[in-house]
Amino acid sequence: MPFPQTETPGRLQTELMSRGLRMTHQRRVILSIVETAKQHLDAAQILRHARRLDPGIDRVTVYRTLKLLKRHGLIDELDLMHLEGEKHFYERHPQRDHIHMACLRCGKIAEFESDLFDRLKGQIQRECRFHIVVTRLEVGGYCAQCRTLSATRAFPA
Amino acid sequence: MPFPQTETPGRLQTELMSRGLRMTHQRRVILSIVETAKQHLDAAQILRHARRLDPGIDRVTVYRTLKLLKRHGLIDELDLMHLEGEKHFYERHPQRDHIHMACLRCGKIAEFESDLFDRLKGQIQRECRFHIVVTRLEVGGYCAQCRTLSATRAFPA
DNA sequence: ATGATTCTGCAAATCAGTTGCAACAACTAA
DNA sequence: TTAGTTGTTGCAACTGATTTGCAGAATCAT
Repeated sequence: MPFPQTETPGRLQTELMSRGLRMTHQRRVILSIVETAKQHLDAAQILRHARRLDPGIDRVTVYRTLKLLKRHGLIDELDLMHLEGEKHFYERHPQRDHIHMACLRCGKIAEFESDLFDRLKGQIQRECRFHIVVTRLEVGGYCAQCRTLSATRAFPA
Repeated sequence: MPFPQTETPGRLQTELMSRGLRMTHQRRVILSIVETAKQHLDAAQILRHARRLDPGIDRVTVYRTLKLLKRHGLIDELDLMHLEGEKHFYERHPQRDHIHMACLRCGKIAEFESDLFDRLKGQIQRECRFHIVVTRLEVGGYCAQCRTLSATRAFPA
């Protein structure tokens, strides 16, 4: 049974298999979704997408697979400042860490890479003698558009 | 009825009152606990401490008060890398933001202030035209002690 | 193919946090 | 001081996200 998204194994799949884990049908589906996601997805969204490819997939399998991927450092878990409740979002672990900016007004999420951030991580490792495995830098505030909107609405002259 | 911890109003209490909010008995108790906490507490711990001063205080009141304080920017909510499940921890909003380092092995939380972090925030505000309200930088990894322990345990020569 | 072992789906449970609502307490103004 | 308005509390029940126990099913090495 061919699954379009799974024809090309993809990095996540390759990684998992190289670690000696069983490559099941449902894992292939979930991996392909996370791998090709255009935005940050939460568990429920991933489940919904997964069911389109395999209606039998269970919620629990999605949770277990995400936990597995996280444990192996293949995906990162984001809170996105809990803008939409307590759900978690996921993205493939990037080569270079980035910052997530969450607009408190429109909810838009932007990403930003920065040398300063890289240097900050280096400083932490050196000065605190702390070996960094994962980082999560999220900032909440107002994006460019909402800033100007808020200025006219919330702070009248 | 005198409540030792509440004799001196404390910054949080002063702040809340200056914003015209009602200073109830149970709020005073909760504020005093958050204010004088030596470590990061979660809602359940805060409730437990609060009940020692006023056994009648309800869980819900703790949650509502924390939400109120957060909304007013008086406390910060931390995830501490979800080392102990999905609970949230709280601390008084500091004058200067700091980084939280969570050891994945011993669970210890360390804090760190850094110029680079301050500069990074400045860069975000300028280059992304993003007005920062809150930041949350958490890193997970291995602290100095656990680093050496892991070296002898997990990475044998 | 076979079998040891790992995964899956189901159902039920857990855990943190929230909501509706009636009783109650703060602050205001008289 | 009292009375009243309005915000706050406690209770109970609920929600939403995630987890657990377990029997049956699928994977992979042989």
